[in-house]
Amino acid sequence: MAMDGCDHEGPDGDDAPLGLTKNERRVWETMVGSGEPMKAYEILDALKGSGVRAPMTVYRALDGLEAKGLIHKLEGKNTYVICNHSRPHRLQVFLVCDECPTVTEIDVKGLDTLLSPFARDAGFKIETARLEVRGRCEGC
Amino acid sequence: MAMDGCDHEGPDGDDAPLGLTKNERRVWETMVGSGEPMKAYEILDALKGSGVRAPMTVYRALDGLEAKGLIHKLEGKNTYVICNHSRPHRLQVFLVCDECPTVTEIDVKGLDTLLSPFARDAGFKIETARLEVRGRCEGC
DNA sequence: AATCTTTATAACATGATATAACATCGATCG
DNA sequence: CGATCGATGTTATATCATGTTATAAAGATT
Repeated sequence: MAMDGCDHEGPDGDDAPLGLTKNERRVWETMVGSGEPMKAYEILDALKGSGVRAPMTVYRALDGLEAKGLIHKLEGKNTYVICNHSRPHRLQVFLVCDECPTVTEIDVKGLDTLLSPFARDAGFKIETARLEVRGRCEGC
Repeated sequence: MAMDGCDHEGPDGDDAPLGLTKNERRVWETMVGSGEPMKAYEILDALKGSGVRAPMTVYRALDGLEAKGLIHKLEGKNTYVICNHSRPHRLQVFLVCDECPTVTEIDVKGLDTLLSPFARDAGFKIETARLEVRGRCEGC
């Protein structure tokens, strides 16, 4: 319950969220416009025309967006994706296609419940979790 | 260091990154495809078509895979074998401490079963999956 | 022993990803 | 005012994976 904020109301509209800094908004809009997971340096390239010149600018914005729960990082591919859920959640599940750039975030009900006892047995206190599933998506 | 049992304790103290690099993945898939122990230069030959040209590339990937507990070297024959690939696909679960470098791999029974229907509903065919749980380990 | 083949590393260069360190700017508040 | 704070800009560098060339080390063969 605490870990499960996956409402799945679909893409919550494309209007930029409030409370973003200038650079966060630029990065967020770039990512939304792309529609696919993006690498930090791809975002940087896309923003070169808007006067963004340094990696730092992008990474800081990505940090901010992630802290606000608006994006997630996919460690497996070093890419960043828009989070299409309506409020921050600590448990994320991604279906990552090996054949194409498609990444789908899904809600796996019961994952928290399944996981908790194993973590407890190991004396581990869960803060967040991210499950990256790799394989082939529907279209591939 | 354990000789030949599949201990599967996560990398301890040595902070090997989780997940596979591109070359590790290529080597891993070659070995899975073969189904038999392979020699380094056999793997190299098999990957010549994918643009792998140098022994170093293979040996580095083998080192990485071994550090992650995914393969073992058979010293007697200078061959490398997949470790613990009994399941059709592999689900790894890591408990990653945010306070210290400790990473523990655990076995979450039922994860596969829980996950499969969700993937099937999305038309997704699972190959591998990796769950990174972040939080505080027992000692922290 | 000398040589050849197979197995494995050393050493260096490049590219991709990410951060450190410090300077600047603008707003807000006492 | 000036002090402080968050955001931004700027430069330099760290880190990780890979590519590339050459060579070391170990066994087998002659």
